[in-house]
This record gives sequence, C-alpha cells and structure tokens, in this order.
Amino acid sequence: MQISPTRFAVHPSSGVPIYRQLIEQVLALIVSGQVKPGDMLPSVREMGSALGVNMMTVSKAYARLEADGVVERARGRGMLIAEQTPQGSVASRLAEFQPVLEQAVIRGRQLGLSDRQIKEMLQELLKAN
Amino acid sequence: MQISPTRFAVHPSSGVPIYRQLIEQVLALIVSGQVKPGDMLPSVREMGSALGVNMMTVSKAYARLEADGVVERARGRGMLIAEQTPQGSVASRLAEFQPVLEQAVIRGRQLGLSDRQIKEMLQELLKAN
DNA sequence: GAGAGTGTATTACTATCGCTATACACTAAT
DNA sequence: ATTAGTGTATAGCGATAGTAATACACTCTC
Repeated sequence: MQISPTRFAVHPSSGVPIYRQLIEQVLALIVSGQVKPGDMLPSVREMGSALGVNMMTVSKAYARLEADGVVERARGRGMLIAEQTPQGSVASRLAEFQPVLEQAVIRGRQLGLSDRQIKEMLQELLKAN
Repeated sequence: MQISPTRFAVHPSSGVPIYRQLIEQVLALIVSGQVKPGDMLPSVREMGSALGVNMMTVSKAYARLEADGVVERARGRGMLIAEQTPQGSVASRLAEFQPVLEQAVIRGRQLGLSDRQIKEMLQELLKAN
C-alpha cells in the first residue's frame, strides 16, 4: 500500500527537530499496526513539498529509519516498511528498554503521580496502540 | 542532611551531557526517597572537583532544578532539596505525562516486547524506586 | 535511450549546545 | 571588617546539530 503524506504533520517551532518528528510518526504507525511491512512511504519529494520542508530533511529521517532496520530502501523506487525483526536476545532488548522506561517512571513520580495512575495510563496506552 | 558528592558519578563520553546526568541523578535520589526536603546538595565547587568537571557545569544543573522547583537556593549557603509540591491539576499532569510514557511504549514495542513484558518491567521499576 | 521517477552525497550556512575561565555578589562566622 | 564559604553573570570557544540547495546515481517504463 502507498502511504499518504497526509498522515504526517510537522510542527517546525515545537523544539523537536523535524526529522525526529517524522521518525516518531513512522514508528507510531508501525507499532500501532496502521501500516504493514511492504507498504511504501511517500517519496522524499512528495513528503517534503506536502509538509513544506526540504527533501533532504525527509531523507535524513528515512536514512535513520533504514539504519535501524525499520524500513528498506528499494533503489530507484522508494522506501518500504521492513519486516520488523528485533535484533538480539530478549534479555538484551529488555536491558535496552529498562532505562527508557525508568526515565518515564521518574518523570511520573516527579509529577506527583501514584503507582496506580502510572499503571492505568500504561494500560490505556497498550490498548490504544 | 548533607548529601555527599560520592553519591554522584558522571560518564563524560556517554553522549549524555554532564549537567543532564546530574539532573537525572538528583531526581532519582528524590523520587526514590533517598534524600528528603531540606537536605543540602554538595556545593558546586565540591561537586565539581569531586567529579572533575567545571563548577559552572554543576551550577547549570542546579539552576535547571531550581527553575523546576525541585531545589531551592539559599543565598550564600547552598542549594537544598525543596518540598516537592506538584503544580497544576491532576489532569494537566497526566496530560503532560502521557506523551512521555507513550514514547517509552513505542520504543518497547519496537524492540519486540510484549505487553506483558512491558507491564512486568514497570512493576519492577515501581517497586525498586 | 530518453524521461520521469526514486534516494543520497556533498557542501555550506546558521544556530544552538556544552563546557570552561574569570570576576562578581551574597552570607555567615570570626 | 575580614575571611572563607556559598551560587552566578558574563563572555568565549569548539563542536555538533539541523536545515537547505545543488548535482549526481540509480530504476523503471515507454
């Protein structure tokens, strides 16, 4: 399937770099199952003009996603969503994930949220995604 | 209580800025209850020489913590841990927390972790902290 | 093989970041 | 008042990040 550029939106003055916003949005589409392996991303030119940013900025986002194995480059044709095959042992992936989740927990605590509130929000997010 | 500088450690080549490492460590000590409101942080000079970094780098970390209301400045005497009183309604704090946790969830999913694994890790982290 | 479609290497400019050195303002104790 | 202890304002330096303009290499279709 061809992924429409209308599914993306960037906020240039949000502080978050544009290419990073794009990466996050591609990942969100994938983990939520809205796009599937084999689907094609908009071309860098199409995406760029639709969002009003330079195509090289889009290219940089795509390049990072490719480096992470999230998408594959089909030379001369475009970028397509890759088969999502996590690398490494479960243990190593858990080890990588731990500090990420830990920082979130610290932030939640610092906001004065209870364990229960944090758990409930996780529950919702797991369902929604 | 005087907080000892030995409770801090920085890894200069970790990619994470030194002042940010310090911020994270102070927050971690607070949310885990290892330090209490009223406790005094090491002076910028003491902390700086103990860790081998410039005192202004330490000062920058303290300044950010103060801006967030995490610590208070006692002019001429030092910095002390503030009473942790979250600002704003519960709803607004939940709204602020949501995208933070969401990014963590996306990362976990992208690592191929199951809902169960994510929940279990959260459980552990809540207990440990 | 010409043309229109891909992504990218190169180059360059700007802004911001991260850290540091120095000099200053404040407080507390003697 | 002097001294030794606080944190900080200022300025500057080097490196990196983020974006962009241009020219190039590739693929597919006709």
